[in-house]
Amino acid sequence: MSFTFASWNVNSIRQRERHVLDWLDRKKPDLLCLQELKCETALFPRSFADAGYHPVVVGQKAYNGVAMLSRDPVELRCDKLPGFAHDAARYVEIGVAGMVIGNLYLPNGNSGGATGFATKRAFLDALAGRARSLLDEEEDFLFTGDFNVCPTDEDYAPGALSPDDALLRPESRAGWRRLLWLGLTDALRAVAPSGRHYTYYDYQNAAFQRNAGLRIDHALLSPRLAERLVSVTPDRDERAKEQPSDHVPLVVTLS
DNA sequence: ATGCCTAGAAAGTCTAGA
Repeated sequence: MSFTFASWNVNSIRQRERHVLDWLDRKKPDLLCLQELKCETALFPRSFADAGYHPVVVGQKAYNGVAMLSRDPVELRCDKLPGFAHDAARYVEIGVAGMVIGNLYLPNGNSGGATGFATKRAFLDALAGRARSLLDEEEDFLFTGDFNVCPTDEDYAPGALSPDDALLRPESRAGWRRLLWLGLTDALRAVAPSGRHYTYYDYQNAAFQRNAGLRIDHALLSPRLAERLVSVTPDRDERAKEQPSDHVPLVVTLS
């Protein structure tokens, strides 16, 4: 039996409610992982439950916020990232279909000066710790979401970011590589070792029309799940819609 | 020239996003 999940930073779930409902109706994934809800838990739209999805929502006012929408009932495991002290709705972890799935919204790291960037590094550190714990427990697990890291120079369009952007900084990339070195597989690069496969296009300067994108939304698979990987596709079409999110869904199918 | 969008909070235009 196959399992299809997607990660989608929706940049306000209330602004994007219709887009997400339509997308679910067309794609029918087993699980959709949402980031940047920009709303409190109590204000999360009811329509997704009405459409047959079990919602798990970790919201907050104005910023951040993550949610999971699952076809099957799920077990909530964590509503924050263990080892990450900051009080922000940036992580939710569930158990479903024999897997542990962590849905994350990593701090961007460009705002707040040195403190803001330190928060990004702290999240990456805690995520590596979480990976080690799940490996020790011999869980089949995956992390997916908006990592706010371009892993290599091939993962952003030339000129789309300044060279010292927090998405590119050596510390950000080192945090990403550490997850790979723990044995996790970058799902997109496992099926497409090279080439442009962006998941984000800035609203400004016609970035989408110029294909001036970034690859910052990812799925990292534990070893046994990597063996089940079938396909990974950024759903570019979604960015061409009226009033879209600046991110597109990243769709992953496991056998 | 971190600015040319977009969203939220809130009633000014900030902050944050990336």
